[in-house]
Amino acid sequence: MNKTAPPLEIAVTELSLAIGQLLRRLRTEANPSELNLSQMGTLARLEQHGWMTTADLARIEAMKPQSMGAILAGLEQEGLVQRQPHPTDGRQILFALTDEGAEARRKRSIAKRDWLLTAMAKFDPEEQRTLISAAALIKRLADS
Amino acid sequence: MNKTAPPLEIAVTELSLAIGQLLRRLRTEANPSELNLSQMGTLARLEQHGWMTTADLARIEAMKPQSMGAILAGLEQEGLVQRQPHPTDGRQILFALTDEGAEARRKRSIAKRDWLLTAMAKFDPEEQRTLISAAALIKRLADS
DNA sequence: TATTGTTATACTCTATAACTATA
DNA sequence: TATAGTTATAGAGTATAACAATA
Repeated sequence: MNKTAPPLEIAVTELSLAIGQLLRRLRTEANPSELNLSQMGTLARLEQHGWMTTADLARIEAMKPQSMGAILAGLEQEGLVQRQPHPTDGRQILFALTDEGAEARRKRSIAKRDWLLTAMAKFDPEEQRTLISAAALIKRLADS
Repeated sequence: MNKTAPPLEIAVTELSLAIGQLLRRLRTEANPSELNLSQMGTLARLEQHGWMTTADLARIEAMKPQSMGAILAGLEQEGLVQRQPHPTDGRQILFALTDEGAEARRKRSIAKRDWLLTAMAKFDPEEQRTLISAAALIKRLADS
């Protein structure tokens, strides 16, 4: 038996629980007209990559194509994304941000952003740096 | 104007999105008989604190008492928590882990834990340390 | 035959509202 | 009058299943 128990096994549970809690906080702090995290994520991907298909977006956001389809339909109805047929493959449909969509990314998640910003501002600089680094690592985790 | 734009404003959005994604991954990797994150969190609190009321659990887990009531009802039906009337206040009801509940904490979130463990094992030691520190910080964020 | 996207339906998690019992 | 918990209902977010069109 190893005397120092591997902290990773405990840490993964802690991390899961902490993430679940923070997500609930973010949801409750948001006001009703804000974009939700799935919508924000989808818009962010489109801003990074330009024109993308439903299937690609679904894969990259770790959800089913039908679910991504529903998200895109909602965003399209609000004028935040636009569609275009694929030039060579008649089955596929390409989506991209509209100007309104780019603006919405900045303006329609303010309560969530402010709450998190205020909460993080209370941390000392090193703790802030840890969280900033962790954000990138968590993204890599989700993508793996 | 400051030449180095404050990275915190961008980082909070990145953190939100990363957390949303990781949560979806954890959900899809789990098998159907596993405890969900709210159930795991509730059991973890009861293991830490011992006997607690619905209202206290709701507050500490950042959800409404009715929602926590539903979670506790489910856990009770599975024999993972037990209830007991409050000794002096007839309105309140105290909950605690059963032995089965303590066992379930360890055995009924294995797929989620293994997936995350495997994903984190691919990171280098410093990245792992960052994530472990971040877990505690994220918890503090959620509590604030 | 496999893949893209759509439509219809159902499930999970959490919230809101109305109520009862106790303080 | 305020608080703890329950019951009933509704909403958000995502999944599964069945389908049509295209490859």
